[in-house]
Amino acid sequence: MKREEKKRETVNRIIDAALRLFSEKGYEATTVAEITEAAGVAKGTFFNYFKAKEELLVKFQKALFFNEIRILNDQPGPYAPRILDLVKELGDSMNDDRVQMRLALQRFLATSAGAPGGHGLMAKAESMIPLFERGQQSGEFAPGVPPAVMARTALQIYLGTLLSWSTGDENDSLGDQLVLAFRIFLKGVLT
Amino acid sequence: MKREEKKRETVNRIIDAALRLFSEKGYEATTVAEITEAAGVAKGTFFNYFKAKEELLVKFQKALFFNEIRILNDQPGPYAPRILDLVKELGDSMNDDRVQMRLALQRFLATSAGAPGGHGLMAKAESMIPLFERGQQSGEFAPGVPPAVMARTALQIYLGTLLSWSTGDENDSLGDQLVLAFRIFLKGVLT
Amino acid sequence: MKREEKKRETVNRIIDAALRLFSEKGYEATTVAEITEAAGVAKGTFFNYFKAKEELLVKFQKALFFNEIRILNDQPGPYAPRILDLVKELGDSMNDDRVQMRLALQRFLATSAGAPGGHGLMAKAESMIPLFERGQQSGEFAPGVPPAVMARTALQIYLGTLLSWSTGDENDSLGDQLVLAFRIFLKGVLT
Amino acid sequence: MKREEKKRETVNRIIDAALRLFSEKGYEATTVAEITEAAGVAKGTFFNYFKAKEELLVKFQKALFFNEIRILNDQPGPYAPRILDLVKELGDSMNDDRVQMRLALQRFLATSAGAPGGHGLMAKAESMIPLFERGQQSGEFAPGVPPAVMARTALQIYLGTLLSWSTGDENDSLGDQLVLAFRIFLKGVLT
DNA sequence: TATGAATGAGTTTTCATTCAT
DNA sequence: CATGAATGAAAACTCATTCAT
Repeated sequence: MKREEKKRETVNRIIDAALRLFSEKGYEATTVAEITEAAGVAKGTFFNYFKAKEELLVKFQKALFFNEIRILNDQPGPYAPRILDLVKELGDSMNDDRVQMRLALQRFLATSAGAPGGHGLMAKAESMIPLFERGQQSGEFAPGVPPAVMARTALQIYLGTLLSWSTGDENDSLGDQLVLAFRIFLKGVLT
Repeated sequence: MKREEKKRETVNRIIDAALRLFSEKGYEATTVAEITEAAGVAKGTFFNYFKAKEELLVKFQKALFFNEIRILNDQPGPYAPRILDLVKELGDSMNDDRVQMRLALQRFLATSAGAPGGHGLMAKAESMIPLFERGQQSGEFAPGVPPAVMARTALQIYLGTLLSWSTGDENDSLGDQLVLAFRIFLKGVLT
Repeated sequence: MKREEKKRETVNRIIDAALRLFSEKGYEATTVAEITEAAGVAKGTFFNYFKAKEELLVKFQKALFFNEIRILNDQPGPYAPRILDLVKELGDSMNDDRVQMRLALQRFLATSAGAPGGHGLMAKAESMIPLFERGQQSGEFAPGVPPAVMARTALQIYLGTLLSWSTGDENDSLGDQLVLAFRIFLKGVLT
Repeated sequence: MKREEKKRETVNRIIDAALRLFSEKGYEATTVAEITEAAGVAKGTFFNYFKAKEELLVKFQKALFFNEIRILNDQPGPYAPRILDLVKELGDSMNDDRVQMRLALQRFLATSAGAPGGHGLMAKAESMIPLFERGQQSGEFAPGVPPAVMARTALQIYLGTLLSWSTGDENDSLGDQLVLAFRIFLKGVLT
């Protein structure tokens, strides 16, 4: 028992230190020595738990941004309250991982280029278009704005809020910030 | 004459290659050898123009995000069309620097932490609060939303659009995207 | 225990190799690769113990030449036997550091120029003048030679012996050589 | 005429700059760029006059130390005045080349080791032994000191004076310094 | 299992040298 | 000839990773 706890404790200390340093200085600029020093263990200990430095990254590569947007598509409107619920839920689920979010955004920016044939963002936006189309047809959303623009703008607001929140250091809640931003957005697109 | 031109050409080739590689793989992950190979010059040539690899970064550290937001504060309303004009202008001015924008966002994320006493983003948002306050007092903006929330949301939309645009590869215009997003935002906050 | 010993052993091997190579080829002409190869360790090991090649130099910058000449000044004559004792002692104390001496002389020559306001040598000579003055007043030293000349000549003999000894490879003793040379010197200045 | 003069002038400027820098920082630590900059010419100009940086060194490798000691051996005594004359002459002949002397000593120290089978110094000393032997037999030099010790001490005084003088910056004459030092030496070995 | 000394491939940086202008 | 931009071999230095203790 004691043994197991100690091990987990050590792993956690390493992960925490790595996460913080990665998000502060970037993955490449952070050395294993820095991580282990910050974690208070020897350099070799790192490799007892991770085969390579890169393995740590995988641990942090959750599908952090867009967990369950698709659920919105499966049901009929009205969508506005459901969107608010969703972003609130998404935000709350990520609320403890500010540094992890910053790291994820860094990695996203550092790898999004060179990916030929369109990257994840536009695909995400496109997947939301049907929702706004149906909302428009049902009279919930204003007819003047193309659904594709609505979808893309929603995505931009979402990302901008993540970015802003992840680089802040106040005790604000990501869920709340998302709700406030999306209330304005929804007022802008509702009829 | 010819000599000078060749020189400038060489520097430009190095800068272009570096900028592209930095934004694609990140600064640290890009080696000088890769840069010079991409630029079609010898490794040593790099150091004829830059004392160190890091010196290149400085070249790319323009105040890329927020050039002239403050101009909005100096004049009386209505603000909505002026905001649209401003973001259009900002977007158009940065329209040729997609990779530079991506790099700037990377650096911003990689250095925004650890900066004690609040970083630039929140300060930026706060500097816009008076504008929305006055717009609210003059009846242009809806009374239900706190000016601070409006300001922060505007910033989030702005950043989110930069992020989305900088990672895309279509021939879309940043200015146009900003205008579309801010039209929705303004509809959401106007009375 | 064993660990510590090995470590010290490694450092010593590096230092010895470096010292020898530096004194044979000069500091600049010696590469870290040569040092580590001569020491039988990997290149990286060098930098585990020294932040930079230059740091090694500091290790060798003992005040090798003139440790305690001033002790002669504090007591009354006769000085001749005390001078012999001193140079013998000085020579014996440096007897194991032939290469280090050669290196020190190299560095001295390579840095003694450009030092504005007179360098260490003349100051050293001047510090010995009072000794010869007092020796002259007490009748121990011949009156015909200015004390400043005696002091400077003593210094020259001292340096010349160091130089000659440091570049030789016989099993001769520095202390003995100094004594032999200074006996002649003293015979030349005694009344 | 003008052309020839200009060329010689350029070469001289390069040589002077190189000599000064070499003696101040050592040969290896001095770059061609530094030399040409100090000489006020372009880097390429250097290689119009010297095939390689190393070629400059050859220019400075005069047999600076011991030009004509052997002349002393060919004639009968008394030697004392002739020794004084010789060192005076030697000193005067080198009096304009303080930096060159410093450089020569540097090179001597940096190359004297590793030379198997005895280096030049001891050979030089040995070549003077017969002189002191004959001087002893003729009653000129004291019988108590072995001729080999006399020879070596003379050499040490000679070298020490060169070293001291070459690192000084006063307007003293090398010839005079040698004479003063050797007067004391001779008093120490004369009967 | 924890440690940290040793390793060496890979990176940055220097600089003598070449050569087109 | 003078120039200085370009070159690339060689040097200094970094750091993930291994492994004996």
